[in-house]
Amino acid sequence: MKNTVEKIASLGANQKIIDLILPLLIREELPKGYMLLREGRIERSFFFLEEGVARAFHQADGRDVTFWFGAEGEILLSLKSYFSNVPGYESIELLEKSVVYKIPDHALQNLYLSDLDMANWGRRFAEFELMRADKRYLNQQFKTAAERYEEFIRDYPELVNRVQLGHIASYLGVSQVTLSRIRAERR
Amino acid sequence: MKNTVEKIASLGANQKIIDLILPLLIREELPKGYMLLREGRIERSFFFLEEGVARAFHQADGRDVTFWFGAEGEILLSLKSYFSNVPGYESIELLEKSVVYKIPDHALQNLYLSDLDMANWGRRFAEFELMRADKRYLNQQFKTAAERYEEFIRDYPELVNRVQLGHIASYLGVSQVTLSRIRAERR
DNA sequence: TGCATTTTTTAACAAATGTAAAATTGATTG
DNA sequence: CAATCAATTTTACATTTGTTAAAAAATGCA
Repeated sequence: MKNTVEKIASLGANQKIIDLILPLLIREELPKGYMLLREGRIERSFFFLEEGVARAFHQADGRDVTFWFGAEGEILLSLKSYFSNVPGYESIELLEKSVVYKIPDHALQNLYLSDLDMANWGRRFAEFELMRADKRYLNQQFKTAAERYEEFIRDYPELVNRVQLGHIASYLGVSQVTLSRIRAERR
Repeated sequence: MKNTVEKIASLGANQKIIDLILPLLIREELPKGYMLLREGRIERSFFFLEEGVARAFHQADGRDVTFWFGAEGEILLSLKSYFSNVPGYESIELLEKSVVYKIPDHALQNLYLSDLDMANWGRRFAEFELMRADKRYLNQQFKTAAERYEEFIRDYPELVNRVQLGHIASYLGVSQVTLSRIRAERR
């Protein structure tokens, strides 16, 4: 469970925190295409993606827009569900055969409310994701689709060949046709 | 300081937390156009906007894109600076004569590291902003500019007439000309 | 290996949005 | 109140991107 432990540690955890979290984890091996979380439900679980690739997406009027990718070491959850106990807006799909470590229900929440270091760990997790969400938004506003594609390749080099084009296109906010045109330009 | 206290309380604070935060606050009255935070600097202050309106924006190649608005009761800070101690990417400008309450340096951080309730308060703040950032991003991807404008009017009814059009346009991710066209359609 | 299915690319056209510049409206002040 | 400045709207045109459909390439499986 190397990736999971590294992720926990990267959010500023000491050994004590790792020892608090590890006993909560339940290992699950899941197939490609598995829907880990579904939008519209209250999803109370929290996952570490130990191996595999996942995308978070949202559906409306027939369209399906990916707005988040995670590879090994990422944390997967339904933000609104987990933070506010209301139905979430995102589904999370595993794009490869994956191994996850699950923390069921709100076991973490209980730790947050009783342990200072855990509360600060949870704070840092939310802060990091917030910076990431903000950066993604600014990219969307400032950069052309071609530039965003270049940055995607830089930020997620492993994913370019593991994820199908339509998902990357919707993540970048363009149609698949446009992304194909961008790739053609590069050659 | 009604708006500030309400904001603190809305993030799940009890009276103890309010009593911890209030003594840190320094009141400042600032003129329209004042730059509260500047991108590229390490900005270690944290503000409550008691009265007035502010926008966060980022500049690059001559363009200036607003990506956040705050009215009375909002918290203003440079995310990356505050969370990670590196130069931030956002500037915050006051769009009206404003009153803010400032917490200098990292006084809050110290509380986070020593008080469980404060750490959870900080966690909830980041979590709420994260949900908000995520929603903003999904709006950008899913809705037409006209729909985003309708939603803006619903979410920030007070701001429509207090903020100039160019800022709203850039917040919505369209040119000012396009926003003018959208407004013409509505009549 | 070869067939079927899925994914990606290309083409043609339509629609939406940006840019630049002019016209209009509104606000401020001497 | 007129004059000036700032903000918003409108116009004309160019460019980008989306949509739909077909072709090509890649993948999976019998």
